[in-house]
Amino acid sequence: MGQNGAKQRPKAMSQPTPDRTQMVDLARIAGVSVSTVSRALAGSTLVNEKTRKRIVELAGQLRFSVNVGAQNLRRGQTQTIAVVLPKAATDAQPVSDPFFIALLGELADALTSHGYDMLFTRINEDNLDDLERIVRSGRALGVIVIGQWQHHYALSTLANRNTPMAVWGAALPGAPYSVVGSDNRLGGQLATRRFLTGGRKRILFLGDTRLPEVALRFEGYRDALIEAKLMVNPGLTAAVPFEAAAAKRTLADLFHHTQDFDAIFACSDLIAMTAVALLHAGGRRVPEDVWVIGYDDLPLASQMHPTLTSVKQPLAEAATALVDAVLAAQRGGAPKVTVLETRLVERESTVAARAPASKPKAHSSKAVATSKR
Amino acid sequence: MGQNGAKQRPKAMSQPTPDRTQMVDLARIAGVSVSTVSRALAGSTLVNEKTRKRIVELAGQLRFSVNVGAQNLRRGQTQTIAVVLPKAATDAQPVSDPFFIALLGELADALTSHGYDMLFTRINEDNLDDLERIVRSGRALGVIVIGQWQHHYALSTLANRNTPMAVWGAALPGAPYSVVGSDNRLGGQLATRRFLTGGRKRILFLGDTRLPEVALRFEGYRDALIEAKLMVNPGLTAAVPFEAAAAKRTLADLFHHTQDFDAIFACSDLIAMTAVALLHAGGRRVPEDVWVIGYDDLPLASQMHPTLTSVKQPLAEAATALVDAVLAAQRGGAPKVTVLETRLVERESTVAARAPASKPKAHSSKAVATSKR
DNA sequence: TGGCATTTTGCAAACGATTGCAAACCCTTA
DNA sequence: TAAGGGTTTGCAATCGTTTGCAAAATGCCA
Repeated sequence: MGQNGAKQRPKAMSQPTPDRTQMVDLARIAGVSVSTVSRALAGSTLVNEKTRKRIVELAGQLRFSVNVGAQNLRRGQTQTIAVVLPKAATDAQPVSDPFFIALLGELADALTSHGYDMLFTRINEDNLDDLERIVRSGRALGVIVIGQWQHHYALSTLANRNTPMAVWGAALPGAPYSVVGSDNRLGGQLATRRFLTGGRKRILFLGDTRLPEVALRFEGYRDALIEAKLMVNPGLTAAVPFEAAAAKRTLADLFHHTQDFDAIFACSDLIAMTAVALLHAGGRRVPEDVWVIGYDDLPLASQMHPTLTSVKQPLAEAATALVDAVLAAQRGGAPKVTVLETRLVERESTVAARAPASKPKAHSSKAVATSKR
Repeated sequence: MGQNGAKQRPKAMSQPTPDRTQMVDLARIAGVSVSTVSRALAGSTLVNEKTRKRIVELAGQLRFSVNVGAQNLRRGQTQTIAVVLPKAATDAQPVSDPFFIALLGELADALTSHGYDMLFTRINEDNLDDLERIVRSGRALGVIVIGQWQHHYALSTLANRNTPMAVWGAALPGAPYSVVGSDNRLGGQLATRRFLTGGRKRILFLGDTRLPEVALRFEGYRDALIEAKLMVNPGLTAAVPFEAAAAKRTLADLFHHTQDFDAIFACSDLIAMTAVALLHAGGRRVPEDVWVIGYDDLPLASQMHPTLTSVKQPLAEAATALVDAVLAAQRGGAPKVTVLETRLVERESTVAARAPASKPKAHSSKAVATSKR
C-alpha cells in the first residue's frame, strides 16, 4: 500500500479506468520480470517454487486475471466455441421450443467443463455465411449449429471451406460436417410400434418432413407400419412446424378437418403438448380416445396432464458429443456421425384404456408419484 | 501472384493452419501498407476512394475478417457482453424454465443489433466471484445476470468492486447494480384483483418469497386482498420453486393436503401449468372449479388447455433495457432501476363460470381462435 | 577457491491489429 | 519552376501476453 509514485495509466486513456491490473503491475510489486509472472501463473516448473507461490498469492490479492484476448493472440488460438441457433428470416418469432434451452444449458456445462467459453449467436438463415466469419475473425475456434433445418447445402459449403463445425441434426450421406443426433428412424419406429402393440392403428404423424430429422422419424413410422402390414395413409400426416404459435395454428386447422385417428406421434414435445391441449378443448380424451407420444422427453413432458410418453434424446450426451465433434473438426479430423441412444419413455399418455371414467382422485395421485420414478 | 518467397507461416506453428488470411496478406497483394488496409476496412476517409474500394473488394474475395482479438487488444476494449445464468450448487438440475430461453433469445437479438457478441455462461451460485473474473480477464465488458435469486449480497459486493452489471430481478433499495424487471407488485395486484372481481376469494399463492421478485408479487397479492378487506391466509401460500421437477413435487404434496381454494396465482407459467395438470389429474376443472393465473406470459401460455391467463413481462423490452443498463454501468453510470410495463393477459383459465359441461366442440374451436387475437 | 552442471531469471521478439505523426505525392498558382 | 496547399500513404509504437534463448544465480564437488 505504498503511496510512492502510485501506479497510473501509461497514456491518457480517457476511459473510466476500471482498474485493470496486469502482469507488469504484479511484476513490479513482486520485484520480478513479466516473464516470471507469466510462467508463475501458468504453473511452469521453470520458476522457483517460492516465488511462484508468492506471485500466485499476490495475483489473488489484486484479483488479477490474465487478459485472455492478449493470451489468445499470442497463443494463436482462442478458447471459445460458438453456438449458433439459426432463425427463420421470414417470421422473426422468438425461440419458443424449450428443447433449445435444455440443449443450450447442457452445452454451456459441457463447454465449461472442457475449459471453453461459449459464444452464443442467433443468425439469420440467409446470413449463414456469418458462421464462417465467426471463425475467421478468431472469435471462436469452431461452431456448433443447433438444428440443421433445411440448410444442409449451405452448411456443407461452409464446412468445405474449412469452418470447424458440428451440427445437431440428422446424418445425411456424405455430409462434410459432423453430426450428432438421436436415432431418429428408431425413434419413429419405437413410437409407432408402441401404438400398434396397443392396438392403435390410425396414427397421425405430426412433423415437417422437409427437415432431415423429421424425415427420418417419418421413415421409422412408415417402417413400423409396414412391419405390421399396414399402409401409410397420407391423410394422416401433417407438416406441423416446430415453432409454437405456428404449430398451434396448423394443428387447430388440421383437427378441424380430421378427427379420424386414435393416436398421435408428434415430432416434438411442444407439438405433442399443443395437440393434447387442442384435443382436450375439442372434447377428446388422452389417452382414452387418443394416445399421444412426443419427441425429446423434456422435463415438461412429465409436468403435463396426462404425463407424456416421449422419445428421449439424451441431451447431456448430445452436448458432450457436439463439443468433442467440433474440437475434432478443428484439429482437422474427418467428419463423423454420432447417433445417441434413443428410447421410449412411457408415461400416462399411452396406457391401456380402462373403464372410460375411472375414479380420478385415487388414480391420479398414484400416477403423479409414478412419474417420478 | 508472384511466386517469389511465397507466403508461409513465420514460425513452425504445428497447427493444421486453417488458412488465416490477415491484413498483411491483403497489404502485400494490394501493394499497400498494412495501415492503409486497416484504414480502408474501417472506412476511414483518410484513404483514397479508389484504393479503399479495391481493398474492400479484395478482402471480400479472400473472405478476410479482422481478428477481433487483436482489434480488442489494441483498442483496449472488447465488444462482448456476458450473460450469466446462476445455477444452484445443490441440485445440478438443468435449466427447465422456458422463460429463460425466451429472455435469452431476446438478449441475443438485442446484443447483436447493438453490435455486441454474447458470451453465455452458467455459473455455480457459490462461484459468483467468477463474474468479476469474466470482466477482469477482458472476456466481456460487462455482465448481465439473469435472476437475482438470493444473491443480492454477493451481487452487491461485485458491483461495488467495479464490475459493470445489470440484473434481471427486483429493485432492492440502494442496490449498487442496475436492475430490470417487471412491476412485480403490480403484477401481483392485477392477478389478485382479477380473481376478486370474479368472486374468487380463496386464492392460493404459489412462489418462493425468499426471492425478491416473488416477495414483491406477494406484496401485491396481499395489497389486493387488503383493498378488498380480506385477510391473508397463511395456509394459502406455498413456497413453490421455479425448477420444474421440484415444483411438481411440492405441488403434488401441497394438493394432497389442501383442496380448499378456488383460484391459483402462480409465480411462473411453468408452475401454473404444472398446477393445472395436477388439478386435472385430481379431477378439478379449470376454470370451472379453480381459476388460474400464471406469470411471464410465455408462448406456452397459449398452447395449454385451457389457455392460461398470465401476467405479461415484455421480454423484448427487458432485453433492450438490460443491454442499455450494462453499457451504462460500464461507462461508469449510476445504477438505475427499470420497471417494465406489466399487464394481465386474459385467457381461458379465468373466465366467468358457465354451465358446468358446455358443448365442448363448438365452444373450444372458438376459444382456440380467441387466443390468437 | 574455481569449475561445472543445474536451476532460475530476464531480454526481446512475436501475435494481428490501430493510429499519431511525418513523409510523399499531387495539384494549383505565382 | 518553385512554393504551398491538400490528399494519401507508410513508419513505428503500442495493446498484454507467451516463449526461445542467453545470462545470472545457485549448488556441488574437487
